Parts: sequence; C-alpha cells; structure tokens
Amino acid sequence: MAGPSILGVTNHESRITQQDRPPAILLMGPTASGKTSLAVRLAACFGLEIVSVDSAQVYRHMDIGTAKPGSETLAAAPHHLIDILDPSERYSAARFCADATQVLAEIRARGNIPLLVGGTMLYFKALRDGLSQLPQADPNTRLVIDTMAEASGWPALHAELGRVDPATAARVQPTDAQRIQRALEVYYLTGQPLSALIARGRPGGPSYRMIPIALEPSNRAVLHERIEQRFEVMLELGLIGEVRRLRERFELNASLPSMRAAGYRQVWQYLEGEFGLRALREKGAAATRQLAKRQLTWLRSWPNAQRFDCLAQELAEQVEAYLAKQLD
RNA sequence: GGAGGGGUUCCCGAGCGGUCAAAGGGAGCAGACUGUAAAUCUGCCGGCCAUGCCUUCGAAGGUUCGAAUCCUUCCCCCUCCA
Repeated sequence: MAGPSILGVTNHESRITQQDRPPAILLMGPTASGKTSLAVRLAACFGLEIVSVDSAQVYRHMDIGTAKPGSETLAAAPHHLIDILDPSERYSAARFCADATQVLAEIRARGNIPLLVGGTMLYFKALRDGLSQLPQADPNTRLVIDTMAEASGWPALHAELGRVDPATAARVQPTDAQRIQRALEVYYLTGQPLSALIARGRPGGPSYRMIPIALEPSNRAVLHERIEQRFEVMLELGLIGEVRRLRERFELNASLPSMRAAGYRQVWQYLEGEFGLRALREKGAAATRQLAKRQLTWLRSWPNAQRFDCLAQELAEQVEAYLAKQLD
C-alpha cells in the first residue's frame, strides 16, 4: 500500500485552494536542536496535537538513546506515532505515510491542528511529495539478493541491475548495496523496473496547508557540544543497560533498523566487545554529529521553510509569534 | 647509568634517497536520497596569483643533483637491564 501525498504542494492547480486546506505545522530540525521542548510548548500554546516524525522513537523501550519525551511530558502533551513497534520489527517510510495519514485525519476530525515534529527527513518528504506505487519490502527476496551479493559481490548485482533497469543503475552507485538491493527487489517482485514504476508518478494530492519550520543552528560547534553532552548524559542514564535489556527481551541482531540507530549501534558494538567505553563515547557522539549533518543537508533544500536559529535565546517566542501569524 | 624502540599532515597510522603534500583508517566539510533513512552512498580534505609555486614529516646542522627517508648533535616518549 503506497501512502498518498497528503501535504504535497507539487500540484500546481491546488495552489488556488491552498488557503482552504486545513493547516499542518511541520517542525523539522536536527538531533539535539530542542524540537521536543519547543513542540510541547507550541502545542500547549496553540492547542496542537503532536505527531512524531521519527524513525527511532517509533520503537517501544528505546527511550534513553532516542531522547524520547518522558512519561510526564507525554502525559501532558501526547505524541502520536511513538512506541508503536517492538525493536524486533521494521518500520518504513510507507508505513509512516499510512500511519500519519490516518492520524492526521483523526486530528482533523477532532477539529484540531497537527504539529508534526521530528528529524526523519525522508518521512517528511514522503508526506509532502507522496510515494510511488511500489511493492513493500520482502524479507525473502532480500535474503535471496543478499545471498547473491555474498557470492558475487554488489558490483556484480549492480551490473545485473544495469541489464533490467539501466536508468536506476545509472543513478545508483555500484557500492550502494542498499539501493541496489531495493531496485532489484522491486524488479523481482513486479517484473517492472523501479524507474518505470517511479515514472508513473506519485499518487495523492495535497490535503493540508503545510507550514514548514526549520530549526538550524547558527553555530555548528555549539550543536556538536550539545550532542556530545547529550550522549554523555544518555550513558549516565543507563543507555548501555537499556540495550542490554533489549537484547535479553527481544530477538535482535545488529542489522535491524532499530539496532542500527545512532548510539544504539555503537552500544551494540561495545557490548560485543569491539571497543571500550572511551571509544563508545567518541563513536556514539560522532555518529550523532553525522546524523545531524545529514539532517541539515535535507533542511537546506526544503523549499519555503521558515528558518529559525535553534540556539537563539528567544527561539520559542520567535516561533510562537510566527505561528500566531500563520494560524491567524 | 646502560641496551633497545619511537617521535609523520586534526587524530591513529604506513612510508624508509627521487615516481611524496606523503598509503590507509578515523574525525570534519559539502552533496545525493521514493517502503532499511538515527539508514545507505558519493566527493573534498596543508596553502596559493595554481598544467606551477610555497610551507610540512620533533629541533638544528650535515651528506647528496635530490632527504620524511642517510649522518651528527640536541629535545621529548616508551620498553628493558641497572
């Protein structure tokens, strides 16, 4: 099931009705930019319903390392799409689209305005632009492809992709195992090249009037400091124990999306004895800095976003003032 | 005090007379991104008036057409014997 585009603005004729559509606020920012506290404040201030856009906070029992809002916060400001899966399960952009679509409809039915908050930029984009009609991930097919890759290597599979789907092969690196696998998976499942299915367009029209807000640090070094301190606090709060308990309670392995999340992956490696506590500190923080960097790359390319310095003292007031005008 | 080993570009670490601004890795920076996205991948990574020039391989000298690579002295670090 492909998720329809519910927030899209790609449809030109829809601009006329832009003002008629109900608003949906998008609060986007890198990790450690203070999204949660700002969201909680805005929700209280404007009576908004918070919808999490976060590929890691969807997992139950992954609380410390995902900087999930605490129970008191959640009680005061409920978040949708948090704690909806076990760490042994797999989520996806498409499932997010479907889930978000439903949640947004419910919020709308209640007469409320949604505040979508998070840092998973692909999910935001999928919501904005929609997703093409494509088959969902198939574990068996992926296993087959992995087996082939082990035997002949990813460049060989890239060559194979070049035969069945030259267009996709041309834009995917021979080293990009993940995308080669996905493209081949789509082809094996449907008999159609991924590029052909994508060429049919993305279904769904815009249903909401998006108000995109981007939080960006005016000083990267300060964000880095925040990230380092926060990872340190996570360790103090027992991140290692959290992962240890997850491993006892669930059937997990290092290749699951949940265990590849920034911080979790490094703790996993630490528990496997790959390195010590000192290296864990460095690697965990570095992984988080790199995540923030990729998020910022996404944010820069987001069109028409209202941008705020997440390090500003008056951030909350600034955003409040902006929103008050937008929702007027 | 004696015997060895070592100090290399932000970090780790190769190099051991020219093909070396110096392998590789890490970090960092920039970018890509359609069901794994907190993922995956790509490029850059001493400086510059830039098909060349300048500064760099602990410091200072020396050998040589030519040194990060050889010699001398000095300064640090590590191991071992005392």
